[in-house]
Amino acid sequence: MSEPRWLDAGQQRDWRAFIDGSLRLHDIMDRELKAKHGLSGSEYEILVRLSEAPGRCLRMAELAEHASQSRSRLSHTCTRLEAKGLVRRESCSSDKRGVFAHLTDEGFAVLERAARDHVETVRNFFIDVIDPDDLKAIGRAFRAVAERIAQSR
Amino acid sequence: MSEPRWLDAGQQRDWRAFIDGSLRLHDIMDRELKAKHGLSGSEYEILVRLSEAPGRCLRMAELAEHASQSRSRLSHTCTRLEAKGLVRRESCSSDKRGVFAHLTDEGFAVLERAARDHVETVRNFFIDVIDPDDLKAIGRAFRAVAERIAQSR
DNA sequence: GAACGTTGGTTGAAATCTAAATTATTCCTG
DNA sequence: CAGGAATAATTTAGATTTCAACCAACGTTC
Repeated sequence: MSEPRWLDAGQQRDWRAFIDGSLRLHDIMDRELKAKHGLSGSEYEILVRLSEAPGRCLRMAELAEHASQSRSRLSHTCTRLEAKGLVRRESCSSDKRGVFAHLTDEGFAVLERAARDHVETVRNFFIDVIDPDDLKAIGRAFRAVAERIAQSR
Repeated sequence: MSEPRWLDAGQQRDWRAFIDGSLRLHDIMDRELKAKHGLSGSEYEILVRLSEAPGRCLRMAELAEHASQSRSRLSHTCTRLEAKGLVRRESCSSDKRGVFAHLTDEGFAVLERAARDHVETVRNFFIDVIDPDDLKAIGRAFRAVAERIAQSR
């Protein structure tokens, strides 16, 4: 096997900064969400996606795709969310295999409160410490990454 | 409570792109590492940090810090790595509470192989799809984020 | 309309992660 | 130097995640 194309010092440094910084950022936000609103990161993500969907309702498979979760994981998490009364599942009449996940009113209310704190944290640890042009660069970059990943399947 | 300072459309878009892209990127790399080398992301991280330490050996607490993991998690993961023969633990003679984690020769060999594939994946899904200036911006941004998080404790 | 392969979703067990309690040692202060 | 606070690491118990197996419904083909 040929010698791999190692990263140069600068690339290495920036790549590491991203890995480390994003890990810690994720970490701190999940902790905050859990402490103040009793929601895990993935639960929050699910509520957000549902809240944005028409009728606040999505098929499980679509929801899994939007929230970047495996179907299995989504099933488990939805079971929990349903137990908390934040989500309700309902089987689809046209395709009897299908299931719709609905955001309940209580779910929406919880999400609304959580989102207020969340945006504050996002600003505090991310938006406000980053140069606006650098933020745009981040957006560009990760859209490219997501696209590359999508096309790889 | 006053109205939160919501993100504007552009910030929202870029923030989302980051969250989504980085999640999927992490995901794909962990999967790759697991499939080809039987290592989880956090195991790999530990091996990397050890390999870079003088004598390929670190105190558990330092290792936890370098690898951004809780001590508890590190303990568990090290137990597993030790069972696989990739790491060896040895108690410290000067401070008997302390424990050194050593990277074994086999651990180093496994890491070497894994790193070759890993760098290829990093290029493929990250470095090569990003404009070099945007990569620098990412480095700057996440160094700032990490610093902000560090100073918040 | 029976057989086949596919899709949508759930389930259960094993692996992993988190948080709190535990153990052992060292540091500090009077 | 006794005693309490702090530190290093592990352990335990509980929650979450993953992985593979599963079931049911759909669509196609012959």
